[in-house]
Amino acid sequence: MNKESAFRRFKNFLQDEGKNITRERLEILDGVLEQKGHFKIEDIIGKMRTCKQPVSRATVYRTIKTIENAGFIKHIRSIHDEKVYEVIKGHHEHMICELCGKIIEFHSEELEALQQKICDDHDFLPGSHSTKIFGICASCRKKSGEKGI
Amino acid sequence: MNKESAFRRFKNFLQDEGKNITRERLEILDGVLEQKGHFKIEDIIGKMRTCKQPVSRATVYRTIKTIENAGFIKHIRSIHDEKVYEVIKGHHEHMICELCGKIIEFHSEELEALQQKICDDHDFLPGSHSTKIFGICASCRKKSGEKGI
DNA sequence: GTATAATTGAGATTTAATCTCAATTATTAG
DNA sequence: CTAATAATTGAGATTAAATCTCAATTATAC
Repeated sequence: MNKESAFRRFKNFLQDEGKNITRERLEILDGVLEQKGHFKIEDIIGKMRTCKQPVSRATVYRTIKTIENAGFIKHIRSIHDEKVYEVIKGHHEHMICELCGKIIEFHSEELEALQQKICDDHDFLPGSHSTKIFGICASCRKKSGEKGI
Repeated sequence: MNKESAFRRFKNFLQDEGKNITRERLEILDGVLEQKGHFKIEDIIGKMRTCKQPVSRATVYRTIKTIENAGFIKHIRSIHDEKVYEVIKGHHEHMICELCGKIIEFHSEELEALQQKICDDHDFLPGSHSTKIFGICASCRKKSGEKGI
């Protein structure tokens, strides 16, 4: 999804919700869409504090929620239980290394199909889902191996 | 796992970690193991505040972490992003109803096997994992249907 | 039993997130 | 376009969850 259509979608979302289209909201969406990979709300607050036309902390908190509701971003919890956001691109799951904290993304159609089947069996209508696998990534295992642990 | 062996395991864990075996710690484990289903830390704090020999809030927080590290309990996040604990019995995943907040447990060996395979493919050594499926449960769908929504 | 080290509790502190409300800005009606 | 109306913003206060502090207490090792 390119930026242009993201903004169009966001404006429509705001109107559908009866919310005003404000410079601050667009600014924050812009800052969010620029993020590469995973980010924390403090990253956005920092960016918004230091740009030409600053936006306050309170507004960032309020708007991040709106952007999340609009479906542009979602959050997971890091190994330290902190909120970590990411822009939703394709759907994927997460592996989280318990040693280095690295978050690895993966996707499996097989997994999608199986979860759908399980939901059918439980008469549960699935919306979204998330799979988190905690463990130790390849590079941390290599490091441990070197140290003979 | 019966209570007796849980306490034995807990005492061993404490000793292995170089921690003392205290009345407060045992009291809290006891309170935790009595919980049916999902509970919040405030449930334990409340229980510990009103028992014969009260235990402080600070100690409950400290000890819940220890009990979680010992592998007796784990936490997930509710739809309101609150920490919800549960005693670990058999391993299972969660379906969470976005309307009523109900948490449904399920287990699938097929899912376990598939996740193991995916980890192998990514050279990732899995420890634990969790799958959360958000959606609408059967009874909420029925209610919505009645209202013609 | 005594010495040493760990733990506890009460309340202070921290941190993330939310709230308040006057000033500002967007939207709507004319 | 302009005025009236309603929503939003920002600064700082507030809240709530969790952690920290340190003197008093308790467990452990000897």
